[in-house]
Amino acid sequence: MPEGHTLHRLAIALNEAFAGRTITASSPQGRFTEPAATIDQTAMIAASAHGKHLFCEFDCGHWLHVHLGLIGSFLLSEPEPPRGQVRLRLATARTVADLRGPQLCAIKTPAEIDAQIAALGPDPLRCDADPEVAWHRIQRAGRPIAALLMDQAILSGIGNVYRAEVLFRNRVDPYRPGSKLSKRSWLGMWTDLVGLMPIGVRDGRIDTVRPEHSPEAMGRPPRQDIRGGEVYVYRRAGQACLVCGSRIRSEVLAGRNLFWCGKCQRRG
DNA sequence: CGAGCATGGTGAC
DNA sequence: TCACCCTGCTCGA
Repeated sequence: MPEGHTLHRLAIALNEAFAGRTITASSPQGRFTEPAATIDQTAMIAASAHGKHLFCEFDCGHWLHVHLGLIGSFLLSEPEPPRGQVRLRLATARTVADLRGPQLCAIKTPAEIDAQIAALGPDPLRCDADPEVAWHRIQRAGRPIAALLMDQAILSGIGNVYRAEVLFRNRVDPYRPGSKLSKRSWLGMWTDLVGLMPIGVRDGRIDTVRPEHSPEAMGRPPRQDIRGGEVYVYRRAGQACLVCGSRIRSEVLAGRNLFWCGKCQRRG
């Protein structure tokens, strides 16, 4: 679930439910009793996201820092008894937010939050993001662009789905070294992410297929799986490329399964 | 029902 | 580069 769009969407939901309100914080499962006690019965000022990191500022001067990792979730619902392993619960009389399986859940100082943000590359979902900062580092890197896109210190919020899809949509060869990537290709991918990721925030899923390749236009059945969006290459190894018909390829790159079309993606 | 895998990241070699 | 953490799903017996 969690690439950058998930965290930005979550920040919006947490603000709607809790910003300006005094919340009850608890750790039903017990793992985060101390962080919960620190913010219990204080007002949440605001939640925000930077890349895949979520930050919640509380009136007591403390910040809650959450990273969902691969399998974490932070789900809002109407009040109900906690089910399963709820590591942290934020609650008002109207709403509860249950955190499960996070990679990180900790109380931080403002200085620590600043340091975390400073360690992250520009986030295409933030209006203050500067693609030149990422370009400077990409140019000097010998690693493949598909590895650099996943490096949160170079740009933040991109995960394995957006990586594969933005490379495909811009016809970029995933193995092109950063130092040999054209600035035109980089700016094309950045601009594309700036357009695509807000759609992910809005819809809560990653859709990247252009109208001319949509199921309706191609005479394919639309995807039934609600969790996944319509994509060109992600997890489509062995299937036909929606554009040229050749077999989608798959290899592990930077520790994750990369999916791409060897015929469509030749740009540098 | 168990194994394997997943939109992520860390820490040990 | 690998083991590992954490949860929930799918797939094959």
